[in-house]
Amino acid sequence: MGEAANDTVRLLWGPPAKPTRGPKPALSLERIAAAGVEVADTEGLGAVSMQKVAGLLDFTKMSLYRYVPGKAELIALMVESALEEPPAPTAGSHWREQLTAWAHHLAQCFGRHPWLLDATVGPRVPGPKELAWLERVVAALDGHGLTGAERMDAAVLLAGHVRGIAEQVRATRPNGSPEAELRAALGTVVHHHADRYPALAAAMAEPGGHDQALDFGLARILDGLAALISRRTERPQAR
Amino acid sequence: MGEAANDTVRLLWGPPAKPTRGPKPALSLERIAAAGVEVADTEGLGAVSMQKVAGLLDFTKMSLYRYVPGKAELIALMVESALEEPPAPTAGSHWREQLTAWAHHLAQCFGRHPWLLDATVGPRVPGPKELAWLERVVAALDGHGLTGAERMDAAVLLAGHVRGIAEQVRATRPNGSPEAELRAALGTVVHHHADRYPALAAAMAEPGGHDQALDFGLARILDGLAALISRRTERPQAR
DNA sequence: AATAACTGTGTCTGGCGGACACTGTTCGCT
DNA sequence: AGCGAACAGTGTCCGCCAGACACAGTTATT
Repeated sequence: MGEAANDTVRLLWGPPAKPTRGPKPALSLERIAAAGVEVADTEGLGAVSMQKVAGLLDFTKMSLYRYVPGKAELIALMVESALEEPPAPTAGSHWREQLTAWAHHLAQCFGRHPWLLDATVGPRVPGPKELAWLERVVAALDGHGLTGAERMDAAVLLAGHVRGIAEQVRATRPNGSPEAELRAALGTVVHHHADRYPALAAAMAEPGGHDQALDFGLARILDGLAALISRRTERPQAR
Repeated sequence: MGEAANDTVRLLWGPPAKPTRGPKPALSLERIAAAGVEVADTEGLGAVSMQKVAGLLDFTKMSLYRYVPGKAELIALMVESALEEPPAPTAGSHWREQLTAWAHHLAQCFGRHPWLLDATVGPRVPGPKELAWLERVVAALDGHGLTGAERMDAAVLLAGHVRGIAEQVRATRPNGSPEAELRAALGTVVHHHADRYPALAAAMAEPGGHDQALDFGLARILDGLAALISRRTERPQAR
């Protein structure tokens, strides 16, 4: 497994290609990753298998192993392929606007590729794009009196929030699909056990959809960050 | 799959047992779930298979299917088995203390069973204990001028943060294991591409470990919630 | 032209989730 | 008391999966 990390690093960060002797490769990492993304988009990450991806490209499963050391690396490539570039910082905009745009774009990305939620659990090597997203948050918070660790922590905080919301959205998404049953089942269960979950039952009984969960949490986080920043900039060395 | 949701609801919420005719069952859902938890704790969620769990109990894999409709339901049971009861609210304590304790306990839980992070992705039916955790947050925020949807959103926000931190902790945990390589690889990669990720490189170059990521994010979130609450209680109807 | 490196394929193994038929056990009913 | 239904555990089977390996065809270097 220690070698696998190096393989992944080489795939994600290494040179794009190397001219060699034998016959020219008929495939490319990009095409393979795109095929994997297509499978995952339509049938979910669980449906991504070597043979299915290979079949989509009219190749045998084993040919993929000439390009990719294993399935984990294939999924890492898929993540990098599906991730968009983080939004460029609008010149001179406030950090708050930058982070708001960042969060919305990331949420959109998760919405387009729900399987990203499954693919980005567990220890893994981040790719260039994934790191670029992180970079944007840290950069937006530069020069406001936060330490490096604090800037990183803020990034993790924001990313975690967007992730959590994306998962909630996915679990309750389409109205005609089985996921709707889960939501209905949850409602009836809570209502049926209202004695054990009084606060929950009360909260769910109130009208008003929670379509603003992303913005609600985002506003709280940014308020909290603003409070810290203003504390730091008022008394710069009062740590 | 629509039936699977009902099966899971029945397993998690239904009556504990029902006396029937045939021979007495030699197993129980509790024992099966505990065996599954043991496998997942020691070898990870990926190592949980029907035969492995059955083997741990000295049974055949097929006997498990007499108790559990499928693997998904087994994992749902494992989650409910591994989750501890949420901390009881200390009488008269501030909501902020309650939520702080809640977050720390949940983080501890994730630390004890890292596979919970893998097992709780994707749409699923929450069990009684999982719902109890949610209930605690909503209850702690009761009576402070927040709407029901806002209380739920706050719960999702907190849970997402703890989750995100738990994932980061797991990815960087033991120093002698392959995960440490990932962290080292990340460091060298960022350092090697410092031109593309200047803010990241600068932040990582600063001293100071980020062992307080949980508390940092928690403090920001609670500050943000406090600001909202004070706004609401000052002018109760100023929505 | 010869050789070495490389690509794509076919075959094989071990493990997985799960369907199904089967034997043996135990309880409720007559 | 005994019969039959319902149930527990097992063995066998299928399809799918990731991946190891040997092999044939192709191409650039020598």
